[in-house]
Amino acid sequence: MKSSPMSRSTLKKTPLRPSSRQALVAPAFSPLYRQIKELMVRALGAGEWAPGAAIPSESELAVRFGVSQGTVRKAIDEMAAENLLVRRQGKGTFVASHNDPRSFYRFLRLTPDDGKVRQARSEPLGCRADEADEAVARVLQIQAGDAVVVLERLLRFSGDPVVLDEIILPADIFGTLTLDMLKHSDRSLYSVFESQFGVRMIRAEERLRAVAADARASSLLEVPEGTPLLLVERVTYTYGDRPVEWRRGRYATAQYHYFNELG
Amino acid sequence: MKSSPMSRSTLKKTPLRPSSRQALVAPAFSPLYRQIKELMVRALGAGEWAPGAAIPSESELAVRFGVSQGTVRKAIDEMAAENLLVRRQGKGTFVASHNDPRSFYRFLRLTPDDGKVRQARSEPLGCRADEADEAVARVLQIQAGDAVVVLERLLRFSGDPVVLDEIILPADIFGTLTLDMLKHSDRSLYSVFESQFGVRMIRAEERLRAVAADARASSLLEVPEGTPLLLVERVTYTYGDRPVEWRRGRYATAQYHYFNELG
DNA sequence: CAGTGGTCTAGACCACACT
DNA sequence: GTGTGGTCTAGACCACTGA
Repeated sequence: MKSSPMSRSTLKKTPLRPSSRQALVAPAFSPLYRQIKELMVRALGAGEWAPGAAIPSESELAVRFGVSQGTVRKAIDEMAAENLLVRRQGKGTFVASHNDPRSFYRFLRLTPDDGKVRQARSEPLGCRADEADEAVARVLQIQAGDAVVVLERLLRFSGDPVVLDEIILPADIFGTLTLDMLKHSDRSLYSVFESQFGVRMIRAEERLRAVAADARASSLLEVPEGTPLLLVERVTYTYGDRPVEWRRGRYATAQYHYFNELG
Repeated sequence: MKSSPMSRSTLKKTPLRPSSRQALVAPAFSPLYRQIKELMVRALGAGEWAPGAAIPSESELAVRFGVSQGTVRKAIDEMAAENLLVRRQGKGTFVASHNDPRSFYRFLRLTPDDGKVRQARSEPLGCRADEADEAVARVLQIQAGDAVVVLERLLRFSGDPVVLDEIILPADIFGTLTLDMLKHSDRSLYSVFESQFGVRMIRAEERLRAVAADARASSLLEVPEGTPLLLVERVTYTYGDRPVEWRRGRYATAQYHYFNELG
């Protein structure tokens, strides 16, 4: 069959086309590959394909969605660009996972000034139940007063304390989190979250400022009180842009810096 | 002509294929579209297409390079993703430019806490000739002792001083820069650099730390001495990954923050 | 209207990984 | 060898812009 107008209407899904023109101010025309992408993201969110596992091959998906392989490919291209999937030539396409050593500290932008790689070690300090205040509720899109879990931890690079994190998590997902689950794990937090709670962190937003070290930060990071610290507030999102973590980190930047590339 | 082995050898450029297999440890196989991209980047660097101007249409380029339109498209796709080009449906593909109001402060990540947009105004303070010390020379890939231009400027948001920048530029490009060229310009620095010196800033790397305000920063940013400030060191690159600017900015982050998205 | 980029398809072949 | 993703082509049609 040559490409013809018919091929469009023989699609199993008959995806919405902008034929009903000028619907609204924002008609939100969506090309086929983007609709396929949405279906696949939904499948990911629903857990149809587990983190680390291979998804079906491009040709299988093409059959399943009733489109050509090229269209599936474009959908996967975008998802790979967003770090939702990882392509491996000759092997297949895999669901990205924080269990993959290559992305253990994917969101950590702190780098030693001398560039030498160092072993990162997470030292959990405390884990308590609390209620969300106004600010937390707004960020996590829950109600003020809702139960949350507050986790404190220290991140060390080859022994030196460098990052003090306060991590706030909604209890409806992370309510059963305990210090013990983190104490003897040499994996990253997100790796544990993914395995134990089935929540995959997809993307994050960080807001940075400079602040003075308070008493607690000063003692834990082993710097004089008042030392300028980098305050990094992070909101982390899972599938469907749902915020599932609010993190406030204090970075000691005497021998480390926050690295960022601007494109 | 159906796609056949012949179509490969009828290419005008007969681009290098990895047929001579296993050349070295890093054979650096380069697909056609990437070779096309390299040719186009070189054309951009050589000034064949000026910033803001339209490049030839995809089909013209396909003829010129002796490849299919789809291959040119893939090359342009990558360049658009790197902000080298801007596609505009129905109009053409254009060379990205800092003169475009949409990218006036493309590399400035500072955002007001309340989210309200503010008018940014650059106030040049000084401009002097100097010699590169060891550190500057290393970053700008020039020789220690080479001539540089040092520019100081204050960035205000609706009147409030927020960023104090010290900007170091190689004199072989920017030797003729004067305060007057900046004094009465309401455009961004990079916009001036592009128009006056023909240097387009492509990408940048930033390294952030927290430091205490020294006397000068304190007086210009109108904060007490010792106030924690965000120190942002930026190296900016033009075509061919050539570093052409080293900038050291001190950001007052009482009502503003540095925003970063992690993908 | 013609010209541009944007989408979609179908098919061929290449590179890579496993068995 | 078989199956996967990766590249390249050719052609059709859609959507947008501006004359």
